[in-house]
Amino acid sequence: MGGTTKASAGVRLGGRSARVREAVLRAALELLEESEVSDLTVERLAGRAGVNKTTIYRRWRDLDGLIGDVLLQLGIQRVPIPDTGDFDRDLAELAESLREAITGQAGGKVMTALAVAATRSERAAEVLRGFLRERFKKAEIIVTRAVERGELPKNIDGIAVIETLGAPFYLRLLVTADPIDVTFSQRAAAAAAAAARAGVFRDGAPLVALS
Amino acid sequence: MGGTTKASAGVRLGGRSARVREAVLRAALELLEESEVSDLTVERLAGRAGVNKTTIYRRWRDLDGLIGDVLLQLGIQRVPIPDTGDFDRDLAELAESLREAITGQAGGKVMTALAVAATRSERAAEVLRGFLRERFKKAEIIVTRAVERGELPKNIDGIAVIETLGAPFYLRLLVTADPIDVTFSQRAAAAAAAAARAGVFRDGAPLVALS
Amino acid sequence: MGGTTKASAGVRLGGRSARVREAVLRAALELLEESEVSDLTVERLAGRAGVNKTTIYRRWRDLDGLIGDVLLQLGIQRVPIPDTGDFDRDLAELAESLREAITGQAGGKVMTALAVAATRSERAAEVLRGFLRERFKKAEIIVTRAVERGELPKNIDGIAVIETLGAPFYLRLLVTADPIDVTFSQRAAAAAAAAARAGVFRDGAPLVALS
Amino acid sequence: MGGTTKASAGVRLGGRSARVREAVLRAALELLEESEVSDLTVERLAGRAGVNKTTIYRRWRDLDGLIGDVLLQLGIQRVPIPDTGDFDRDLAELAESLREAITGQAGGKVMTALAVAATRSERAAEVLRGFLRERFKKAEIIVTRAVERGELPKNIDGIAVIETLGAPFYLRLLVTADPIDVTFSQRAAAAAAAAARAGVFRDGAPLVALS
DNA sequence: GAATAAACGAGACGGTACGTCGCGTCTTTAC
DNA sequence: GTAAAGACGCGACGTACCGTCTCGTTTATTC
Repeated sequence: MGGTTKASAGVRLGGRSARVREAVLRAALELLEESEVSDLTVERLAGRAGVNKTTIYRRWRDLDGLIGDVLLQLGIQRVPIPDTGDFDRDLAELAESLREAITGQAGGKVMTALAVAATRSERAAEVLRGFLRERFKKAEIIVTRAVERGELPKNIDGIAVIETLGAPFYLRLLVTADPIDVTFSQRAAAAAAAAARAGVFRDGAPLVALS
Repeated sequence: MGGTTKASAGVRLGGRSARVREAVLRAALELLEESEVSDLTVERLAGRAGVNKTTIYRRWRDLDGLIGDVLLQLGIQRVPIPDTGDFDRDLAELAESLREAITGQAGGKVMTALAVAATRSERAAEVLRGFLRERFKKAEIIVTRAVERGELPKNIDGIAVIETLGAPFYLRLLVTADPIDVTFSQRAAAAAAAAARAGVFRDGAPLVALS
Repeated sequence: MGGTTKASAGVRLGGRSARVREAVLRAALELLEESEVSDLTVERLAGRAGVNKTTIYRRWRDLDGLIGDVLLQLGIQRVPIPDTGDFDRDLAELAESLREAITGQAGGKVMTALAVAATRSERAAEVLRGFLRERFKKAEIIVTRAVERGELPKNIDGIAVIETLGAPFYLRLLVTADPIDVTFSQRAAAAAAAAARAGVFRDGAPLVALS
Repeated sequence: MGGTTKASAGVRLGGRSARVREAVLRAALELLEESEVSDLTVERLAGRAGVNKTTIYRRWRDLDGLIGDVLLQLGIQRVPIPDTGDFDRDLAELAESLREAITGQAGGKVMTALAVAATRSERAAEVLRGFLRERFKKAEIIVTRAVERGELPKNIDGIAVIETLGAPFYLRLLVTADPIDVTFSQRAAAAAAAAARAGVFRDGAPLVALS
């Protein structure tokens, strides 16, 4: 492995820890881009990051925690909540950026990796759920604003709208593997919008009476 | 091993092999019901089924294949495609039976296990996708009939309707872990219905123009 | 590494387990002969034996157990208890074979390795002690016979005689690292003999009164 | 390495350094007294001494060196070479103080720890051997005096006498784990004395002729 | 009903990865 | 500027699970 002996000049730029952290996260992204989700092992990761296995365990108790971090880091850079003044358009743009996030090589893989990890580790599950919850919460404002503009009925469950919009993406990502293209993305947005307009997500919406 | 159950007198249809196969599949279901998805290991499974590890590998090549079989077996018993004469009601009942399938202890776990397996094994992925595809295809007739009855516009993508209905279930199962209760299930059905009625799934439905 | 694919012809000589066991024990001896005691690691050992690390752990719970086995195997081949009819000569020959056992490359190293292991593992300690106890016990007969011949006083603690003879070897092996040559070995034998003759090891031998 | 041996009253040599040194050595003794030899790790030691790990490495390069120092410090306080005017009694008292040193909780453990360390580190081995050599050398005078008094034949190898006396202690400490009590200790002394009197350790003592 | 082929039981093995421990070095921070 | 704090590289540990292999034993089918 030969240590970090690079230090091309006398650079020595402070914060080894930060450097290591960064290197590992970047390596994780690279590995996910290049290979299968199941190929993301701690050992390979360490090798790729030029870091020792133990270091990874010291910093992130386990792989699950690390993947969570990768996701969070990815998430930070991509939270454009549209505000175009038009509900349909807002949803359409939201769907589009979700599509891009999931479609961009790493994006979907990270999500998948975390979903798999959540299967084994409660911590990973918590990170995953927290991430989604926050994302949905943030997007909820799109609905709120539409309500304020009178585009939607009041007492509407904004989170449910966003969930309806997002769900098809995750189905294709995690189960179906069908392509997630713009047409698909826009249809998901349109469906959520139509349902919202139809009042499906109102708090006391009447349901079909089952037997 | 399990009782001899060798069935009525002269039948003789495949003796031991069938018995073993059944024992293993049942054991898999039991294990999934009782414990975490990640606890379903070949060794535990063999122990539970009272069968040797090698036997499992002989029959199913690998664990992924086995899980696929478990799913298929589960699926066989539960494909009630409603035909009530009413589109909304059909979707509502479909959603309800999907809810039951996913909510019943084993159901969701099998799905999850297979989704995880699909991550590692192309074979598992193929089984998973094939299963969903078939299920969706079968349910498509609900839409077809609604179109014939004039409840829905023509040229509608039936599969997409079903996909929209089902997606939220998988989101909650695989990612969010939010409860999948009747209210949720009915809302998913209503949303799909509303979107279908609004013409979102027509073949040439106009999309919002993105920048 | 590549497995035991040797099987030069269709030989297929039964007993893989036995073969593996033998390969590992031999490899352990080789490693001890060639390198330092502290270089005997499970990983290196596995590599040398052409066996997988896991296999070693499966067979011998830990390295300590294995070293014990190595010792026992060595011990089996070297238990010549002399019976020359002469006490001094018996001890002299015993000392000589002890010298050879300890001096032969592997011999001393195995002993040392086990002594070190005994520090960490009660099991190793037990093996080590049991080995010595048995060895001493076996040699005790030399004293018994000498007593019967009238060469030594009665009521003598035979084990103590052997212990006195052996002790200097272990001191040099484990602590002092001084050479263990024939002169040394013979002096140890002579000392034990002299002390025995002087009645030091009689059951009720008078001791010097301290303070 | 070499102890600071500050000694005479007002010297005041080194303030904090000396304190740290002392704290670490004391902590090492405490740890050895309380727990197993293999539990003496640098980290635990640092924690116990209230000192940083790095500090230990700065002062002692490695753990082996430190253990050596602990031994030396222990040794300093316990070197009473008896001079009673009687050979047997001198040996008896020597044996007794050796017994006490080895039996006192820390004593044997330190010795054992160093013996283990000597296995890995040539430095530790050197310290260990040096320690023993010096101790034996110091005790040699007992023999010298006995020769001068005419109690023993001339040309006798004093060191060998002491070695013979000490060896059984180390055998029991490092290998056998049999109890080291006063009876045992006195027998060791008596054996060495008897052998010495018998002329076993004379320079040209005749040996039994081996085939 | 005996012979033969297929499936199974038992269990060791190679292999990959895991997560941990301890040593000794090196950086960063704080005094 | 020096020492404490602590992250890191490194090597090894012992474990879990995967899927393979061999050999001997049942079981089912075939003659």
